[in-house]
Amino acid sequence: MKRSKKERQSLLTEQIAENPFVTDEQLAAEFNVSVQTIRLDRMELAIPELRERIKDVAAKKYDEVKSLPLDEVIGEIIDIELDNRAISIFDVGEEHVFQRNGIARGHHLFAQANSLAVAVIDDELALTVKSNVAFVKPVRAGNRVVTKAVVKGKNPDKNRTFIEVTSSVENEIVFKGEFEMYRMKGEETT
Amino acid sequence: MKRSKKERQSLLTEQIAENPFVTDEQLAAEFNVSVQTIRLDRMELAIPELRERIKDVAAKKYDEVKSLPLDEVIGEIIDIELDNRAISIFDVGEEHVFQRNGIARGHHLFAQANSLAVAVIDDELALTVKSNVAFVKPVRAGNRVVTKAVVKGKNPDKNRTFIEVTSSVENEIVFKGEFEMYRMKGEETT
DNA sequence: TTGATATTAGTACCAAGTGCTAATACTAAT
DNA sequence: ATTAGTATTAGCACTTGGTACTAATATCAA
Repeated sequence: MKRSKKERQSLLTEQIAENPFVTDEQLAAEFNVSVQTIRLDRMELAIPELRERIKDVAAKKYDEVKSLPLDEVIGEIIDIELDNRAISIFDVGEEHVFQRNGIARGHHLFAQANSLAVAVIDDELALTVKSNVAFVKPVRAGNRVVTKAVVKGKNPDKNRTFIEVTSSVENEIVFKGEFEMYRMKGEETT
Repeated sequence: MKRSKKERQSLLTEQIAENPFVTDEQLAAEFNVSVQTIRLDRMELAIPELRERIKDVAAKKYDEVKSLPLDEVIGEIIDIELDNRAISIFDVGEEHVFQRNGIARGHHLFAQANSLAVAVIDDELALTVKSNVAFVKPVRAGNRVVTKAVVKGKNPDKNRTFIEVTSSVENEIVFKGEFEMYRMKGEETT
């Protein structure tokens, strides 16, 4: 017998958030109250019924699927001058860091840099041939990484472009890299 | 009036796969048949009812959330000898390639290599300091990338480990890289 | 003891079905 | 044309997990 209502309602909110698949009946049993009480609680807390909750979860998943292609570019490009330079930002979230110490996994920074190197060329399509990168300082969840890519040189004979990329968090450099890109015009240059 | 049944059933399967949120009634209207017919079709095709479908989608999303930490490692590690060598495989899917030409984005290969380099050390935690990589041959959707990481040397004073990584598809090298890793024992080595 | 708030109970109703039976309709073959 | 066999439609009872609403109790505090 919990200190009624307030406590129960906050527990209830938690529980449902944690597991939206629970029915009123199950909740009633768990809190030792009637189903009606649970319903009243849900009303007051504006928590939708089971089916609506499930539908919401499913719909979200569906939106994700639809927007998955967005994942093709890591980071949001905020400025670009084709064949010259480009800037993107990337907000590091909990999902990008090691659980153990909160430091961002290197490949996310690499992905942002690589995506930007590809984007700045965009000659139909560019592929990374080589790259040389340094992870200068650890990046953490919550950090906003600003990445700049600058075209440094070209070798038109071999269809190569050299790009320098630097990423920083609050004006401190966290990542540096050089990318050698191959630019292809026609399709299928296996 | 479609060439009944077979055609309708295959269309129906498609439709539901594409949009699981559709009710029997809507389908009946669309195919100009009765709701019962749709039900019979679903029976025959073993397609569950709307609510079950939605629940499945939601449950999948939920499983994903729970297993998201798995995403922390790109590729599946199939063999590992700590501090010595490790092998992982990674199946390239449509979601990893450029839509335009079907070639895998470099950062996915890098991610696999980087993850493996981290895993082979696993001294509480390893961070990538520098890396030098080459994308030797394009990789395509459907390819299975086998990646090997080998510890090449150490510099215990500076807590460094050098790792060589090679990835291949059907015994052809597609990616090579050298990784310089920093190994940390204690927490918080800001 | 009175009032207010909280809880429980009970009824009618809904959506989107399942499960079942029975009646038609359509088609193909003899 | 008749008959068999499949396909389609109709109708009814029942199920889950609810909503909406009314009415009866409990509980607690002043």
